[in-house]
Amino acid sequence: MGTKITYKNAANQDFLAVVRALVRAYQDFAAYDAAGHRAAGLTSPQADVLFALGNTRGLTFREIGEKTLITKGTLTGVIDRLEYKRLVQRVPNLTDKRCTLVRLTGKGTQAFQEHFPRHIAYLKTRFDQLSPSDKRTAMRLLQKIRAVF
Amino acid sequence: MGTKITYKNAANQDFLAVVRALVRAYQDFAAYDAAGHRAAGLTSPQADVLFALGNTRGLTFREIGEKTLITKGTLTGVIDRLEYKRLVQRVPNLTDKRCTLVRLTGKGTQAFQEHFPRHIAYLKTRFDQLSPSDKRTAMRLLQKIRAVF
DNA sequence: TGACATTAGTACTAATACAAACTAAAATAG
DNA sequence: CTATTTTAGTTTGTATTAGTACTAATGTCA
Repeated sequence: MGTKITYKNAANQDFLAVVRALVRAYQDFAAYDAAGHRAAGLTSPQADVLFALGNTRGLTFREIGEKTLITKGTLTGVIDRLEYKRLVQRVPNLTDKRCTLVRLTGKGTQAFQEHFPRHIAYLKTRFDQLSPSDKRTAMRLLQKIRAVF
Repeated sequence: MGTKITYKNAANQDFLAVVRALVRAYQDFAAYDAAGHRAAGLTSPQADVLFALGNTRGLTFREIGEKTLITKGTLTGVIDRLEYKRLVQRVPNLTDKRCTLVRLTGKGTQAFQEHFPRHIAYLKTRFDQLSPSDKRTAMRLLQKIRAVF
């Protein structure tokens, strides 16, 4: 312990196993998640936005960004493409002309009502393979990991 | 239990808390990781490749892809930019002309020997805030999550 | 040996991702 | 009230990402 980290021994740090496990778990999940969305003709960020807007009367870019963790610069393009597909609509906000409200169109609402429960069920088949105890423990540890950053 | 998933109740599935915890833990880690690399003038994929090549006599694209989880199409561009920075070098492989060996240049070796241990130490300060038991448990649960995909 | 499949890397496209610069609108300090 | 700051969203530039098509080289099998 306390050995200086050099370029020759750095790879032996044991915490790197946790890093690898985190990265691989996330990537495998993300790939499975994206495949489910793609079957519905959506990218993951597009589906995230669709799901964020579902069951609301519209959200601002800032609110969507907070929910989906998409930065505002990227969000402009994602909303553009969803608008092009006529799934969402930009609505000018009269009380504060700085912000724009984004809301689902009729077609977007239908897409949400169909795809959202189907996708959740699609994810559930996998997570149900974990015991309730595993899920609780995983959540607790992931929150601990997040807390150190 | 066994209640049908609808667009109104889908968001209440308890496993979604695990999903959110996984995504946020990964994203916060990735942001911290990228900030460390950026301070060295590298992007995360570029640093991953540099670290994969360190302490080797060169690897093929396929081997780098397996280590870094970067798909071959993306890898071409990453190697292009590392080669432009004169950190790596493409070396023709005479035994099998299909594959190209990629190896660190002198400058790349120096960058690796400086940046790699520094970055590992940079990550270690955070992961050391977790107890050994937490790290073991986290790794075990992350592997379980990965196994269901 | 010759048709056929496989493998390795590149080229191309569409969509993110993120930072920085920019514009318009609103809030605030003095 | 006005100069300054802050906020919201867009634009721009560089890099990544996945997927597909493509070419060259290798392997396989009859």
